[in-house]
Amino acid sequence: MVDIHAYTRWMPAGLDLSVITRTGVDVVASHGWDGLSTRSVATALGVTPMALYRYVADAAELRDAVLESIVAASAAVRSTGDLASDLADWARRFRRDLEPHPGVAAHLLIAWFDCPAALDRVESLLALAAEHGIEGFEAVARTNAVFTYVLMRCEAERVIRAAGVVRRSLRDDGTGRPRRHLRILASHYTTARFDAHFEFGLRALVAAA
Amino acid sequence: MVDIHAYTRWMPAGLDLSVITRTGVDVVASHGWDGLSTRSVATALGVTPMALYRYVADAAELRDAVLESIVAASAAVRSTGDLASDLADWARRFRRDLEPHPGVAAHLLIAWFDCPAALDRVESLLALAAEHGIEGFEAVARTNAVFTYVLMRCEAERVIRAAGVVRRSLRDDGTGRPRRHLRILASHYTTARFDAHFEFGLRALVAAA
DNA sequence: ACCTGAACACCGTTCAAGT
DNA sequence: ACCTGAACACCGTTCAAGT
Repeated sequence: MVDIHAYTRWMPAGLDLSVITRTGVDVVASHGWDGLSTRSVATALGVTPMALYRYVADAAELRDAVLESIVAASAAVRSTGDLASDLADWARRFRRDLEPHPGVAAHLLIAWFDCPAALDRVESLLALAAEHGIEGFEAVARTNAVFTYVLMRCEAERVIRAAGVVRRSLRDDGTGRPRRHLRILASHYTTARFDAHFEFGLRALVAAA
Repeated sequence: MVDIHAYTRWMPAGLDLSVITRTGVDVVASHGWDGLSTRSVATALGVTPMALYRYVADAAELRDAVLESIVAASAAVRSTGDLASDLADWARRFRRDLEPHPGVAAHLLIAWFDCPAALDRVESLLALAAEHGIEGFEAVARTNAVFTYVLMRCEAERVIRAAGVVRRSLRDDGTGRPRRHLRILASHYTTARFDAHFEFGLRALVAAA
């Protein structure tokens, strides 16, 4: 018996949360965090925007899932017994993993406390500090400094890359104010030698911690 | 001689950059940073969105002008000779001044290096550190810790206020992971006792600096 | 010189309908 | 059960037109 309806029966597109999330990650990789939307993901999947609403409650939930996926795939904290080098090692790998996903660092800066995978990394950094007798708010302040350093560098580097020009404002923004102390920072945000400057700041940071 | 044309002559709306910027600041105060747009400002002014384009190049320039205006009106750094108390004093006043403008702290977190008024405050903090013999990247790291602490607290407090609920994720987000080190932080982001927790973290931070 | 209006390409989302 | 389509309220912006 041939089921005649089998030929005419409507076929589902085969969506599910993991497919949607993976597509979202791809969209971020190619169009940046701000390019992530219900419509852009739907287009990439070849479906109507509304098709996604069966798997995610709204655009915010879609973004959360994509963010979680990207951060979960990023570097985990490793412990070798040397605090400074462990922190620096993680920071380098974390930066490298965020780089292919422009804009994610900036978003993480204001949303890390809502991202489980980010909390895992902060927790691991705190555990690392605890191994060396650093506890309480001092540990929070120190690990947070490393964590936000990576995020801010990533975002600053993205902005500079996108603008294609040296940041004018850190040097002289036309206000006439010299800001001589900021010159230290300026060289670290205004040139294309990203890796060297990242290293310089990182070392100063983990040496203090 | 009565100029007959005076009665029929078309009247300009009397726009200029400062009026637009002030209106933009009001819009942010009442609808938050994300509520700021060319259309929302134009509506508040009773003009067409396109009327603004004679005074600002695009939406980004409008946002920059509004941000600059808000930060320029915020607390300036004061020096009394006591580094820890000067840092804490500025942090408290800065937080108080950002609070009426929801979302500005979060945006500042990723855009402070493009905001002259923010750079002025960072420069002043660096100068403060220099007065006490703290120079170079160590000064940058320490003052940045205080600066970003205020911004992150403001944003976290805004999110909690907006959600109207205790942040679930810092405690237990359903992943089953205990994250015992993060419990320290949790109490600082999950209750409504904003002022007390802000003080606790701030003191730990400036004591280290 | 200064502002309007229509139009276009986006965005999220609701609701009714289709298979 | 799963997806589409039309519709609505937003967003930025271009371009031509009005006074």
